[in-house]
Formats: sequence, structure tokens, C-alpha cells
Amino acid sequence: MDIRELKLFLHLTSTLHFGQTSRACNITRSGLTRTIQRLENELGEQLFIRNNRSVRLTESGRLFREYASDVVQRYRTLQSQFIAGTHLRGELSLYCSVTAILSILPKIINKFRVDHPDISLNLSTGDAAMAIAKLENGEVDVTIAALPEQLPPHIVFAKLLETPLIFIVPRSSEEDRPSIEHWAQKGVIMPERGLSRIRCERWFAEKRMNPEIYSYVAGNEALIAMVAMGCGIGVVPRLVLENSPLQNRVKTLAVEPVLKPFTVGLCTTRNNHRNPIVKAFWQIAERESDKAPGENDEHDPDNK
Amino acid sequence: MDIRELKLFLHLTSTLHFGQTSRACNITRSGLTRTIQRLENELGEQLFIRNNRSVRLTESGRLFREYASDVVQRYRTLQSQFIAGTHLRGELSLYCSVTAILSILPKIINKFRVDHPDISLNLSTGDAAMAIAKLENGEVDVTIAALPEQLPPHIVFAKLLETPLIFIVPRSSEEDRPSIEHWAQKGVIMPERGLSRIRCERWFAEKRMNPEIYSYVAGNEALIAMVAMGCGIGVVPRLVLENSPLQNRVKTLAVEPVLKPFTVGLCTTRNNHRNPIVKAFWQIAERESDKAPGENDEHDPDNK
DNA sequence: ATATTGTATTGCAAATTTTGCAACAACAAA
DNA sequence: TTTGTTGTTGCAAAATTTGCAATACAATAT
Repeated sequence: MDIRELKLFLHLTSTLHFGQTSRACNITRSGLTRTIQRLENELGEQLFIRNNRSVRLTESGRLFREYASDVVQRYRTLQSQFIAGTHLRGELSLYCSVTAILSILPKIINKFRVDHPDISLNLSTGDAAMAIAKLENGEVDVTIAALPEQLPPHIVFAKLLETPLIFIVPRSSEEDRPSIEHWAQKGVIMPERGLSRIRCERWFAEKRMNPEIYSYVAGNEALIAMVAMGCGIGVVPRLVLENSPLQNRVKTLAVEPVLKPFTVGLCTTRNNHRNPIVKAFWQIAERESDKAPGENDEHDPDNK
Repeated sequence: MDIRELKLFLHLTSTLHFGQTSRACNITRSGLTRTIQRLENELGEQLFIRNNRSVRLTESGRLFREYASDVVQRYRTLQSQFIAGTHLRGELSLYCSVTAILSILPKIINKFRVDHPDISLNLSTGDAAMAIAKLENGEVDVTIAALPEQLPPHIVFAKLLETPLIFIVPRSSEEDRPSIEHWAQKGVIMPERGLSRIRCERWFAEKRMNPEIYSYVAGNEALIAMVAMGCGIGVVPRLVLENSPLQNRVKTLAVEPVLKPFTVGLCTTRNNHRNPIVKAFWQIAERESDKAPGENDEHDPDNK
């Protein structure tokens, strides 16, 4: 019955839906089921009344929710106390994908600089695919990037937000029938590498489509530009599009099924995670993302 | 970082001694070391500064002690709330050794009857060696007896108190040199079976002594009577002696090394432990024994 | 009615974590 | 120096947790 389990329980009390909570918390549905069963077992009390169609909190569950909430709150306090105890000074090097910079990072950094004025931030940006490697060879302390398909075991990840992957087409399209099949024939702008390429290719494969690749480009901004110029269609995280100066030059195309969304979060190695400076940053980042919306957006580690 | 670990940590903050805490809490020294290391790792903070000769709480340790204490306290409250929520009625069957009856049981039962007047208690007594068996075949719900050498994995145990095993000799002894060797020659009253017999035999074996067995008796009361009548020397838990009407007819004999003491506690099966009535009893018993002294008496699961 | 979809659970094996024992290292006392 | 105490660590066994695939069940669509 550790903090993580309490958080899972709390999340479930708010959604009353195993699938949603499991997706939101990066755990499989079965894992969540097992966790709740474990809690119920340890307490000797049933927390939820559930059949396959509905989940309802019991009276004991309500009492336990109070408890869990108190404890999680108290734990946060403890961690602030740890950090408050020592005046931190030094350097923190951060590596971020563009997606991250455009969304949550500013808020985090503002707070961080106020709380820890004597820590100098060293921010670099680049391809999200490099993030893990940069951590592993010690080039940076923390990265903020999309959750890769496979996370190495010695890497700690904490989700900050999710954003869907969407298809975009030129706005000035003469076409009145914007079917995906049509566009796919005309040409696809494919990311050179990275997660969006994997997701994009998988999506076409699952649809048994064999699109015409017009070109490969590196970087989402470049991809949006290509699409805006009418070279074809492409796939980008919505967050990137929303912050692009070219956003009114393209429009989105609803597709079915939707692509597996991006999960953006903090990454560091287990070792780094104990570094007080990293801990301080980590804590602020988590707190900021709690405030932000999107806690229970879609995301599916279970692959359905 | 579950409740058990927090309790271990709290106990260690009070003793500042790994050996003592491990003995008091039925865990091996190495297990305790590992637990503390785990906590420190998870928190990313050192809790104790320790070399092999001294253990000192750090500032972070002090903060964490506050936290742990709050959480444990809150957990107790939660459990009371669980129980308070439902008015319990039914039956609880209890099997106790004489040692237990003479010490902690009255206090527990008094409290229990007040808190749960509609649960009828069904108390039976007998040989502590039978306790586990009675649990396993469902004859009783809970037993209070000495912790056996080996605890089956599906049995839950919670220590209530400890009492040393002591040698007793007739008070009216003409002997002016009460050496153990002398008495061992004269004759030993040996328990017919059970833990005290095992401990007693092991003690003699470790001393490379081959005592004369005068007779085997069943039950501590009988043993005391035999000794009082001058038939030889014997071994009993001090708690039993202190409550015996014959206690002024015998006297104790200090020996070196002392025998491994009795650890008396609650036992039940994992399944029973979830039964609300059992839970209620369990909780009261633990609370009562917390008040009583002897929390950090001697006991050595590590076998040194 | 029957098929389909969405949802929680469970069997099972693999991965991970925890435990206990024995050996060890550091230090104090004799 | 020797002896005894105390906290830690290596290693293998035991227990637990996880992920995947299959299952069970209820509601909705056909």
C-alpha cells in the first residue's frame, strides 16, 4: 500500500472506470484490477462494487478515499520539507522536444526559477528520439519528451500531459471530398524518424493502405510547412499544430480510428532521480501538470 | 513504503539500534537494514547516519519520522472507522495458552466486551503447541500463544509481549551452592513437549551438559508443583511463575546464557484475518499491547 | 434472438522484488 | 591480540508483481 497505489485508487474513485484510469496512469487494465484487489485484500474491506458494466464506491471506499487523500497530501508536504530544508544551488540540464517546449515547460520553468533562483538551467532542444540516449550517457539530467514505445527499466518516467496525433491537410484544398484514401494517394509527408513515424506507419498498415510517400522531413515544423505548401498530408501532435504560426494554413482531417496519442512526460535515470536538484524540478513539474487539464486524456498502454 | 515499513522505521528511531529493533519486530537484522535502505532510496534522502557502532537520525530522518507517525496514526483511525461503521454481532472463538491468559488476555477481553457487546466470546485453553493446528482445521478463529520456531506462511502473527524462560529450584533448598551443574545432576523436570522443552534441551545441548531427567510433565503448573515439592529443577516462562500460587515455594536460578525467551502473540490464518470480527479483536489486542511495556524486550529471530 | 462491442477479471509465465542465511567488515572491549 | 557486537552485503530461494492473452459478462446493435 504505497503512495503509487493510493494515487491509483484516488484516480479510480474519480473516474469510476478501470479503463480510463489505467490509460491515464500508464498501467495495464489488469494491473489496475490487481492493485485494487490487493488494497481490498490488505484492508479486508471491499472498496468498489463492480460488475463489468459499472463501478461504484462503497462506504468503506469513501473512508479509504479520505485516508488516501490525506496520506498523499501529507507525502507532498514531506517532500517540500525535504527540499525546503536545503538551499539548492547548482545546475540542471534539461533536454526537451519541441512539443514539450510549446506546452508545459514555460509554466514549470517559471515556478522553478522563483523557487530555486540559484540553480541555473541549461536547456537544449532536439529530437525526442534522442532523449533516452542523452540521459544514459549523462549529457543531461532530465528530459521532457514523448513516452517511447519501450521504456528501459532504469529510466523513471512521469506523465505530464497527452496530446493526440492528428492528420493535417492544406487548408486551401480544392477537394470537396477530403477522404483519407484520396489524400494518401496524392502524397504523404512522413517524419524522418521518431514516434510519429512509427505510429503513422502502423496506422496505415492496420488500414491495409499503401500510401504514396511524397517526402521524408525532419522536425514537425518542417512537416507543417510542407503540408501548408500543398505537398501532401502529414501527421503531427495537435499541441505542435496549435502553436505553429502556420496553423491557419492547414486543416485537420478526422480519421477513424484515431492514432495512438503522444504521452509527454519527465524522464530521468534512477540515479539522477535521487539528486536533490532533479527532485526539486521533478516535484514542481508534477505539481504544475496536476493543475493543468488532460489528466485523464486518452492513452492506451494495453494496446486494447 | 507501506505501513509495516513505516512502523519499522519508527521503532528504529526510538531504539537507534538495528539489533534491538529487529528482535522486537520479528525481522532479521539484514531485513531491517534492507528496509531502511529501501526507504532511503525511495525518498532519496538519508534517514540515519550510521557506522557499525552508532546510529543517528538525520534532519531528513526527523521530518520523515513526523510523516511516518502521522500516517500510522491516520491508518489506525481508518481502521477504527471501518469497524465503527458496522455494528458487529456474532461469535469469536479463541484458543489461548495459560501464559496468555495470565497476562494480556484480561485487558483485551475487557475492552473487547465493552466495544462489541454483541459478539459472544468462546474461550478455550490448552497446550500452545496445538494452537496452529486448531487454526488450520478451523476449530478456532484466533489463538494467543507463543510464537513457534517456524511459522507456516499462511498464518499471520502479531507479537503482543515477551517473557523470559527461567530456571526454578525449590525454595527450601538446603544447598548453599546453587550451581546449575549441581542441580542438573540432582534431576530436571522436563516439559513433556512444546517450545519450552525445545528451548530447554537446546540450552543443555549448547552447554554440552547431559542432565538427569527426573520426569516429564505436561503443563507449566504441574511443572512448578513438581519443583516446589523438591523433585528437581525446571524451566517455565516467568509470566507463568509470577501468577502461580506456588511462586513463593520456588526460587529462580540465574543462568548464563539466558534461554531464548517466549514471544507471545496473536495468530490467525490469512483468511480469518479478513473477517470483520477477527479484525476488530485484532485491533484491540494490538492497541492494548502497545500500551503495555515490553515492546522492545529481547527476542532473536536471527538466531545470532 | 444473435452478434458485436466494451469492460473487468483471471490463468499463466516472465520479470522483479524481497527474504533469509552465511560471510564479512568495522569497531570496541578485554 | 583476541573476542564479541553490530551493521552490511553476496547469493540463492521464495514470494510478489507484471504483462499478455484468453475469458466472462453485460449492454447495444443487427
